[in-house]
Amino acid sequence: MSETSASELQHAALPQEFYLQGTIEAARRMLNCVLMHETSGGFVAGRITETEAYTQDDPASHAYRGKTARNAAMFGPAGHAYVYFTYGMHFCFNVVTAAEGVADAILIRAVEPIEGLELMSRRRGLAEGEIARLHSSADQKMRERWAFALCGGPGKLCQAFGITRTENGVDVTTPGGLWIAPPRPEFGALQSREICATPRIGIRQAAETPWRFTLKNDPYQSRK
DNA sequence: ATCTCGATAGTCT
DNA sequence: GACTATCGAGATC
Repeated sequence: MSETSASELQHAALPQEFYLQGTIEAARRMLNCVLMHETSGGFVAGRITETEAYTQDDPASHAYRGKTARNAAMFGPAGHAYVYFTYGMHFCFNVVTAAEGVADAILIRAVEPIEGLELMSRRRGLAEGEIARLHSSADQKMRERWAFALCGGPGKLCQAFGITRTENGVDVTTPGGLWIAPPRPEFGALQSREICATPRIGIRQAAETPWRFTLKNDPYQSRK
């Protein structure tokens, strides 16, 4: 497991301006940034490996048909969370982009777990024996399987990170609570990788628009 | 490896 | 009443 301490990771957060550079560009540059959540239960962190962009004029966006109680956070300021509940059991985490009143957002679909894997495992409902077995394994393939089970999808990572309705609308540009930090050198092996743009997952409208972003050959994705 | 389907509840037509 | 920015189990190839 990583030897990086929580305090080393907690020094910085992407500023609001990051989320105002343009939704597509921000979605690309959010790859390799670090998502963190500090709660009374503990600290978890993960390197962002898969994002999807949604713009207000995009038929696939929740905001396409205008503002409602559900999507109101998308119309708020950039750098705040938009968390929605779907399929009767899953939460999905987005970061709002563009100026207040413009409802663009970026969905975080997968991360590579970095810190707090035991806490993530408990939140995901893994058995204690399974956690111990995975933790003791030095095998890279086993680590990738574990990562997929914890954070290999938007619903899974929300559960692993303890992100629910409570986080809807919160500011993610300030260290502490829920926030996102710039890429870290210790995870730099992947930072210069080529970015892949592919169709977004699980939508009907605008299904061909290639606004899902991943890093070439990065194994930590929601799908191969 | 790829598929089909059920779970489950909030949201919108 | 239909649909969903999902997940996991079970069937099938």
